[in-house]
Amino acid sequence: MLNLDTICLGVLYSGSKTGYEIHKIINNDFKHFQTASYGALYPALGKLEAKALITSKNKNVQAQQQSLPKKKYTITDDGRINFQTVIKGTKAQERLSSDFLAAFYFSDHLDPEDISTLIDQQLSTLQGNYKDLISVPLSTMPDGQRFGIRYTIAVNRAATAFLKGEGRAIQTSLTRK
Amino acid sequence: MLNLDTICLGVLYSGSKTGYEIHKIINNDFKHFQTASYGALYPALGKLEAKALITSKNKNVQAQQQSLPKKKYTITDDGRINFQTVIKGTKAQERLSSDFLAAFYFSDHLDPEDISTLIDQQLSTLQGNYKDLISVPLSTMPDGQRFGIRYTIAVNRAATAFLKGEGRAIQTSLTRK
DNA sequence: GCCAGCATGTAAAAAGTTACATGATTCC
DNA sequence: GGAATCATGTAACTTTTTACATGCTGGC
Repeated sequence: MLNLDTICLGVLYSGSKTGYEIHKIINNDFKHFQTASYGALYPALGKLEAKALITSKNKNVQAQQQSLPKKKYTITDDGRINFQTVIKGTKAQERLSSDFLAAFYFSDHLDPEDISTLIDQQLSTLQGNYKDLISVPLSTMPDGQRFGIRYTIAVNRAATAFLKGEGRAIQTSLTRK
Repeated sequence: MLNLDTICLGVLYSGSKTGYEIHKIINNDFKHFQTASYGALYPALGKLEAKALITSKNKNVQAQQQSLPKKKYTITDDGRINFQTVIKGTKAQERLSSDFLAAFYFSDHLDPEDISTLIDQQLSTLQGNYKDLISVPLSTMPDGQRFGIRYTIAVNRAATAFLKGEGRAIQTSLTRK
């Protein structure tokens, strides 16, 4: 997997940001394939700064010293080079990371009602994701980002369609037993 | 995420197995949504045994003492209860864990040829996965497992179709620039 | 006799989560 | 003045990967 360091470099590529802003971007815009907690983010930013791939500027070094500085992080030329190199070396991999599939795999050890619940939950999860995805303002974003959203929508639709057909059929056959 | 402990319990639910066999099952049958290294697996089994959710029996306590025992792990009644409880409490979640989407998200900072490579790679990854999926002997497996495979195939097909259409279109528009 | 596959494990390091701890700013 | 949001960070813990280390067994 593309690690958090590289994700941060990618986010900073288009302009300087605070850690808080980076966190927001990852957990909103990227939530369909990636999230990050502060406990992972700040150490990652620290590491990147130590490697001089980013620099930080304290935004308020005014008279009064505050306990915590408000830093704005900026990608360096080395950081841009590193990002390019890592992306070029990244294999396009993908996996459905799915509790639903895992649980369903063991469905022959589960009660029919649990299986039915699982399918209902998954459908509602997919529908929730779908709502998120279609509410994104596609027209105002770069091509790559728009493409990613539409790709994810296509996958979501296929999963939903399959579940509505086959999943419902399984539920029906279970309740008949 | 459903953790490795629970996956192990699920695998052992249908019969006793060695760590090696569990590893093989996870990394072959489950590879579309889960993998596990030995370095994660054996400690997990040790933990489960300490909690008495599984027991182990040394298969060769013959005369000669070997450096490493060959253990067969068996799920206990407590283990079955624990498995049921955890599954019932599991939310059906799912996410596309994707280096492809991550890299593509930053495509406005990449060279056209890199983007093109990314799409080609992703298509070949999807096609590789597809081959794996259709080579599974569907007719001999439990309903739940067959359902999971077909669900994954449906998603894979949608992704491939989208990429073949939209992805190719992007490649063409890039090379025209 | 050798090689592929069976078999088990540990150690170091990486990566991340959760919970905690603190304080500033902005808008109502 | 209070609430929401902005903002940064640490500490303990959990999980996992990678690399190492060892040895048996069955088939050719």
